[in-house]
Amino acid sequence: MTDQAAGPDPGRRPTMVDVARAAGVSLKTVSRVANGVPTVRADLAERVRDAMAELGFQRNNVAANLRSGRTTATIGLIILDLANPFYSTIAAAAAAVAERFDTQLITASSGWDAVRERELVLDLCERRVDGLIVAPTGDDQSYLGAEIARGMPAVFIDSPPSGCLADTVLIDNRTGTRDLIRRLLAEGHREIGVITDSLNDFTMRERLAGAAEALEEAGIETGRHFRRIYSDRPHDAGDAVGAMLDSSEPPTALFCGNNRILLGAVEELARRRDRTRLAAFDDFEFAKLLPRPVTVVGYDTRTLGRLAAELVFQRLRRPRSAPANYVVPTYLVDRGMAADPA
Amino acid sequence: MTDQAAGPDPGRRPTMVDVARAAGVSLKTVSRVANGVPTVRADLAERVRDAMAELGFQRNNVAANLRSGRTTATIGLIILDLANPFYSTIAAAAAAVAERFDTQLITASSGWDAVRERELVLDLCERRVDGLIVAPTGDDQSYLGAEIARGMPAVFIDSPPSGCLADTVLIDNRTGTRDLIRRLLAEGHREIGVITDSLNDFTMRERLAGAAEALEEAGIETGRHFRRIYSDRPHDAGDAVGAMLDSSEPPTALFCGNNRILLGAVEELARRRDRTRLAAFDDFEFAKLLPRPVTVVGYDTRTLGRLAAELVFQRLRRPRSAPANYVVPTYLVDRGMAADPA
DNA sequence: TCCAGGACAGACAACGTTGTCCCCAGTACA
DNA sequence: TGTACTGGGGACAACGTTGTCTGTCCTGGA
Repeated sequence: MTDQAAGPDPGRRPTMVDVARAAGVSLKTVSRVANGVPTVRADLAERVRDAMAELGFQRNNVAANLRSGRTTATIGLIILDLANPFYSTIAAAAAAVAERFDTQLITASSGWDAVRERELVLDLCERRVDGLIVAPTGDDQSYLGAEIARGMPAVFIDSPPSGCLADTVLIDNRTGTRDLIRRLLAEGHREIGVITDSLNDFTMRERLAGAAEALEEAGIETGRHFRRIYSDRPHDAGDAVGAMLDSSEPPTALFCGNNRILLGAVEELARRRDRTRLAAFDDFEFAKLLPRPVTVVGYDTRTLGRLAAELVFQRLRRPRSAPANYVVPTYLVDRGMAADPA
Repeated sequence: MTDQAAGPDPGRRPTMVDVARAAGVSLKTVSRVANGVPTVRADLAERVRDAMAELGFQRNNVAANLRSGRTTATIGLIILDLANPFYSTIAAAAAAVAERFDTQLITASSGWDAVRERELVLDLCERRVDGLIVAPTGDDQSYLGAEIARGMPAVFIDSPPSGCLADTVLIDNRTGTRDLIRRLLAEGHREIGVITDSLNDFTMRERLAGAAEALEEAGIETGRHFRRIYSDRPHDAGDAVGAMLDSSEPPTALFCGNNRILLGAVEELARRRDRTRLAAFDDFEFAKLLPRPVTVVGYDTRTLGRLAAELVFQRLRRPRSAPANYVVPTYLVDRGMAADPA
């Protein structure tokens, strides 16, 4: 039982027409009050505001937007998996920027499915979002070319697009990995295992390339201890580690291409009580609690999300500027704890 | 330089009127084709589709929605912090349900700010989202009463609302904590430290209440080793742990109210090489890598998000059913590794 | 007293789409 | 041949708001 002041129809939302009728003014005056236009006589404005409160009026922004044109105050963010902290951090940072522009974020996960990625982009375009941030998974983003030509701000993150030109914000995967492998080499390691997952992924290809650069510099045969796994389950990474350690010439150091691989490696090494030197791409909050020392490549994920969102709003202001390509720097950081008292 | 087939105005998006003109049919026929109405002659439909492709037509769903009424195929999710894995997992699970209904999620973080929470809710209502999922932070959600009365599906997660009646999906904080403390008691611990953060938080109050229940059952003075910290920085939790351990009667077991507190406690204990028994609310992926054994209260965050979203769509179908109150069960799980070889 | 000009309210059209209705052609049947 | 029916296309209004323009009232100066 609602005790609302009875409007014309309890289920229906009141419109400006209802407010105008209740306040005894014209529709347009209600619109003026709702938009804070100053040239409304104080007593009328007062009556309108009272009527609004009485009826519980809320402007329909869908309609307002349709009439007044160009902005829905919404930007679309398409990522691979929102449950992954890497992407959720990006989303949070982008949302923080959007908040400054009174804009909301529609976030959708493509789940590594190129068809879905495309569907999501087109859906968001039909919703007339003001801009798009896309972490691409497919190797063809040409479907966005027409949108971009029409002025839709589009920013690609983590991987560059194929088949269209757009702003990008990438992580310096190659340099980060190269520096990390150099560190291992400087420590005297010569047999360095490298574990990646699918090389369909731009970022993983770049990391592998960075590792190869460092190894070649040192005159070490590339690919000697290279293992690729085909899932993102840490357990499979553990198996790969086990196979390497059981080989006739086991590596003395291991580079894990991402933090899920690291997770599997740590577990496997702990199981074996093996002290092989560990290093990995990706820093994460709990890394400092790992039971063994690990050197990781860190980078500021928030910066990535922030830059991407700022690029969207920048392009919204100046649509026809040349594409910008930002690279988020990486750094090395030592994590983990000594496993046993020194 | 675009090589698009020139429309009337390169910047403007083509509308159904443009398509109709290009295809030599009426606007309404274009609408019919766009909506897959079967009673369109095949050759006309073909011409319309060709014209659409030619012009790169994309329906404006904002306008379609305004005319045809009730659904924006969007639901709003208001959480405390998207960067927190707890909430991003919920968001991902809710989005997965939404996907089944061809609906997108607008996700916004209130950042523990009750004013912003309210602003966000009202903003989303003005955007005419089809439903809301809210993790409340303030202690007054009465502003949503009018919306709910008008038929807006609203589901509260993690904490119940105050001042209005709505569906809820909560975690069984109390039972989970009680069972965990019982476990510690069964192990023989009598001096059990309890560390929480702000008790303004419903969940933390419930966890504390669960701990108190278990202690009272065992005839142990409640609050003897209770410490409250006032930030979510793990470092402060570490300080609290240090203070307890340095007291004249240090606890032999510690319960951490959430995983951030646990993080601080683990660091502090590792620093001191202290073997105090650890337990905590919240499981998380890397918990298994903690350098010491920890028993945690786990629960399925995905279930929480899934149930919340399903409730929204359920209520969308049957608006006037009684509020549902779901409780996600908890379970105990042992995590972490032995710190040193046995 | 008259007129110019400013302040402000309201009528009307428009945004891009869909719902409703009507009309026309074609067909079947008496 | 006339009527009833049906399939299908189009004209028009409508969704709820804002942009544009017009009209009215009031004030002040000559």
